[in-house]
This record gives sequence, structure tokens and C-alpha cells, in this order.
Amino acid sequence: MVTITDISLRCNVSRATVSKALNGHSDINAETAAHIRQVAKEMGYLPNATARTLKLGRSHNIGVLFVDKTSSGLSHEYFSQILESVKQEAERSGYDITFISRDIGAVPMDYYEHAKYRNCDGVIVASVDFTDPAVIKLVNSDIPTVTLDYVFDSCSAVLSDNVGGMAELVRYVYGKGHRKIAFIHGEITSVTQKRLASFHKTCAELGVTIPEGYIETANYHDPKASGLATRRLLALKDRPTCILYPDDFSFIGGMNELEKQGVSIPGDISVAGYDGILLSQVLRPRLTTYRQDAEAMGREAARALVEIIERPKEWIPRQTMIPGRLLEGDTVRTIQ
Amino acid sequence: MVTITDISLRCNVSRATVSKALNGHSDINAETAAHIRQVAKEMGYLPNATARTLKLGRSHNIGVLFVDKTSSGLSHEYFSQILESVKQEAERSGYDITFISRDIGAVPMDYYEHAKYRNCDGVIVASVDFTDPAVIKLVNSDIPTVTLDYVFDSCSAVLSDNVGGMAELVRYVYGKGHRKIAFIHGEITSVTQKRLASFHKTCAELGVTIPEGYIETANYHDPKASGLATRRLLALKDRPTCILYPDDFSFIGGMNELEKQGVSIPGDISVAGYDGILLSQVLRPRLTTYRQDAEAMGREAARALVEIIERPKEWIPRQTMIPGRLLEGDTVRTIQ
DNA sequence: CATGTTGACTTAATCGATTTCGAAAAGTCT
DNA sequence: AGACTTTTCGAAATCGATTAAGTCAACATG
Repeated sequence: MVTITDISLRCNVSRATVSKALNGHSDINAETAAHIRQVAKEMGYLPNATARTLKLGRSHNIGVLFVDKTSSGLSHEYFSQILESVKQEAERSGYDITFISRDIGAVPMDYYEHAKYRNCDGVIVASVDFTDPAVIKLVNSDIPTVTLDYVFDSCSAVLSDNVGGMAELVRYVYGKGHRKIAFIHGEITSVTQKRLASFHKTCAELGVTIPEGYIETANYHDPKASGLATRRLLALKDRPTCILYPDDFSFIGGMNELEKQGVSIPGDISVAGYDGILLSQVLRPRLTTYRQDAEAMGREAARALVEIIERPKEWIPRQTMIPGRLLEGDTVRTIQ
Repeated sequence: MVTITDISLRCNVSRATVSKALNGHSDINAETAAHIRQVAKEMGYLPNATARTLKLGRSHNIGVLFVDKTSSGLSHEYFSQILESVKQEAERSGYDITFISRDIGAVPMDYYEHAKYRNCDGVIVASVDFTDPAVIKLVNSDIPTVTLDYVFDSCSAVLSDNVGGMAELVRYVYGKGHRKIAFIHGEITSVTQKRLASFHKTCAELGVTIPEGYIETANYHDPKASGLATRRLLALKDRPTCILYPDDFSFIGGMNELEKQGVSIPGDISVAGYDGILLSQVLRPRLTTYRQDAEAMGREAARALVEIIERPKEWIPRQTMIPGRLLEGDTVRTIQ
């Protein structure tokens, strides 16, 4: 590997001069600097990020903490899109991405320790159990942190507009004439609570009453649970005319159950999903859903984090709300 | 941050002694070592991976190179599962994962340079254009590399059994009585070529002739293209009784087209996918498909790489074939 | 001409951890 | 007691890059 020392020998200057020339310091003669840069290029010099990190205390490396309960990893398209987007934006600013995990090898470590161990300049946290003490330790630490879809007052957050999204969905189906709207929600998380609250609030605003049994519990990304919830809804004496699902993928379970019971979509019952993943747009009928702008979420999270890292003085915890948009498919029918 | 120096001051020993005690060297008195470890724990000492990397030339960091043409990133479940699995296995061996990209910030870099810059001990390459000069430069470099689903003779590879998988699928549908089997394949890659060759070979072995037009071209992960290909197949005078799709996701396009034309699955026509992603198993009817063991692929890739890194002497390029298995769903009907 | 000033480099310390080569102390053997 | 080992620990170099402080010559100024 070519180091700064190799270049200095070749150019008959000190290592300091080489470093300064390469970093464009002003106290180096223009010709000397040009020559050094030329030689560096010829020799195929590459700076060593490790040495630089050690000296400067800045790694230009961002940790990402994504944990999936199901441990199927990034199976959820929403999160894999966010990750990709974080990665792209981080790279644009000169940062690399490293996964932060709980342990590494035989050494037990918590998230904070891992991030410190790797000298991460900051961490992006998403899709985790935000009540986990290890997560709380991290967000309250000296490491700049940005959370996704969860607010800690110690750090900045990027949020999907769950309240607005759910309100828009409810108002949309209301506009289509639906008054008997059921909601199957995922496991209780802060996101779920927001959607649930927004569902109740919007229904109240619209004067829509929610009969007993119209709020059903299932899980995110779990068609089976949604199928069972759908079955329970269909067993009600007073069936809903519209069912809102926890997310697009889990809707598949509902779709199967409806099909099985000979209930047509949207002829007999209308449905809507949430997320706006690719799948929802290739199904026929196309699923009406609320698209979360994962790309923007990842981008804004990375931007916010880089901002904190590079201008720590000016930083104050800030929440960025990312709006989504309703994707009108063909699964919500207009009724009289 | 607590460093080795802090501990040495507190224990009245040299930094060398602390380092040795912490690393379990034998030339330190057992009691002294125990005391040092105790103090280290009390002070919350964490080793600094950067300093260690600089000194030892080993980063315990593995680069992963995943590029998706669609730039939708890790949208393909097969790859996100592999990534997750690579990550888990790497962590088990004490390695972290960093994404390798083409440029970083304003600095233009190729993959090799990026990996060197970050001192990656090795790189795992998947889902890229293997004819890209930058990729070729990387796999032929001094950096240990493991490729997925592609063989270079300069490095080890982990391969999904595309030949065996396709053969098993064909034999399965043949066993169900099908003799008119169409195959819609994805864009031409080495994987596609293997499946295509295996399709032809297996058909030949079984004495099945492949009429004009039964081999159709579409794309991976692209329901639209598969839908169009399906339409072309349905327009044939002599329709196939069974269609094999490029992958499970793109089958959705075929499903829509069949539905639209009133062709029932599997009543009128049988179908099978490839991959065995979660979606295929929650659709009704359940899709018959060949499951690629993404989890094993990621695990073996990580193991192979760690092996090369830690025992470079004994290393010889090796290919590991990961078998998949047929997931029998309800989309292939028995015909007389 | 003595004194400042500026430009262009270099010296040397530093970041945190590891490791080679000693060195002192203690123990062993004849 | 003298010679040799063994045990236990430390001094100092090292990895590659950065930078504060210092040097020295050339030049400007009153």
C-alpha cells in the first residue's frame, strides 16, 4: 500500500508537506503541491481512512440500527427502501454505512458500545423496540442519533405522517360513501397508536360511529393474522363495507379469506392497505393504499444526521414529518 | 473515552502490560491481569477498533457489494435475506458489515479503492453486473472476495443450484403429466443461462419437445414483463399446459393476465415460480416454486470469507453449491 | 542596516493499541 | 556462592495521517 511516507520520499519533502499538499493547505507552494498530487496519483495513493479516523476522531462512518423481530431481517420493503435511501444520501455526503448490532463475535456489547467501538460519527435507528434499554442508552448518549418513526426528545427524528395518512385514508373511503369502516391494526407500537388515534378522531369528526368489533388486532407483515381478523369481521352480524389493513403485505391474508368466503373486492367489500409497496401496485385489482415515502424518510434521516455531525453547535432536536400520498387503486368502491 | 493509558495510570503499570493483560498474554501475572481486567471493566473501557485496525492491519470489517440495477436497492427479498444472513454469520465471527459503493462524497473511487480505503478484510459480492470492470478489478485484487451466484476462478463462490433447481421443477411438472411446458426467463445473466440450459437439457432427457414460442423473455422482479410474456404464450395456437416464471414476484403479472383472460390456475393452466419468497407461500392458491436457500447462501458466503481471511495459507478458490428445495403449492395440476 | 514580515517547509507530537526486545527480580541447580 | 532459568513487567517503536510550533531564507520597510 502506498502511504504518505512513500510519496514524501519520492518528492524529497516531509510527510507533513505531502499531507498538506493533498489536503490543499495554503502554506504549500502551488508548484510543489501540484507535483506532489501528480506523484500521488502516479503511485496510486489512497488515503487510509483508519489512520485518519484515529487522528481526527471522525470516521465518516454512520451506524445503522435496524432490527426485525422476526429476524427475517430487512424483509419489510418499507425498511429496505429506507436503508437504501439512507445509504445513497450518506454516500453523497462522504459517509459509509455500517450495521450496528448487539454483540460482535464472542464479545458482548450493547448498541452504544458497538457504535463507539467502531467510532461511528452518528447512528440512524429504525425498526427497533424503542423501549429497549440498550436503544434508550444509545439515543441518550453523546453519539448523534436520528430515529425513524419514533420521537425521543434527546435526538432528532424523521416521521412518517401516520396521523395524516390514516386521516386521509378514512376521509377517502368516507368520500366514497362508506360509513361502516373496520380497521385491522398491527401490534401495538407508537406508530400503531398514532394510526389508531387518527382513525378514531377522523371517524368522530366525520360523525362515523365505530361499532363493537370493528377494531381488530393483527400484526404487521403477517397475512395469516390479518386473514383471521378478516374472518372475525366477516362473522359480525353487521359487516363492515370497508376494511383497512395494517399494511399492504398483510392484506394478502385478508384477500385470501375474502376470496375463500366468496366475497368479492370491491364488489362486496372494499379494502385498503398501508405502505404503498410495489406489490400493492401490481395486484389486480390494484390496492388502494397510503404510500409512505420511504425514499424521502431515508434521505431526510441521513441529511439530518450529517447536519448534526458536521454542525453540532447549531443543532437542536428536530422532528421532520414526511408526508405520504394516497394511491388510489381499485379496491374501494363507491357506494350510495 | 477510556483508553488503555487511563487504565495503566490507575493500575500503576505500563500500557504494554494493560494491553497484554486484556489480550490474555501469558507473560503477565495472573493476579495482575485479573486486577487490570477488573479496573478496565469498572472504568467502562472499550477497545478502539480504529487503533487496533491501524496497528494490526486487520479491521474485522467485511465489505458487501450489492447493487441493484433498478436502484430500488434491496427490494428483492432474495438479496435482502442473503444480506441479513451474511450479517448474522459475520457478526458471529466478530466481523462488522460495511457497504461498498462506487464513490464516496465528492471523491471518485472504484469498489476496490473503497474497500482498501476502509481497510476491509474481505468483500462479499452479489447482485451486480459481473462484467463491470470495477467488479473484475475487485475480485482479482489482493482483497479476499467471495462472490454469490457467479464464478471467477480467482475467488471462492457460493452458488444457488440453478441447474438442479430448474431440473427438479421440470421433472416435477413432468411427473404431474405436463408435456407442454413453457418457460419465461429473466434478462440474460449467468443465472438465467444456467436455468435455461437446465430447462432444455431436462426436457430433452424426458423426451419433451419445446415448440416454437415456448421460451419467452421477460425480466426478474417485473410483473409487467411477465404479464406480457404470458399474454404472448396464451396467444399461441398450441397453448402450454404449464408456465414456469422467472421468479415468484414476477409471477404476479402472469397471475393477473391469466385472471383477466379467464384462465384459472391451476384448472386451465398450471404455473410455477422460482425463489420461494414469503409472498409465494401466502398467495392462494399457494404457488409451487423452487425455494433458494438464501439464508444458507449468506451464511456460507460469510463463512467462506472469514475462512479465507483467517487462514489465507490454506485457501484455494472453492465453489459451494447450496441446494434449494421444491415447495409444492397448489398451482400445478395433475393432468392425464 | 537592523528589524519585521512573509512564504515554504520541517520537526515532532499525537491519536490508541500492539509487540519486540530487554531488564530486573526471583527461583533453581550444582 | 556462582551461574542459569524463569517470571513478570516496561521502554520504545510502530501503524498512517494530521497539525501546532518552529526554522530559515528571501524580501520589504523605515
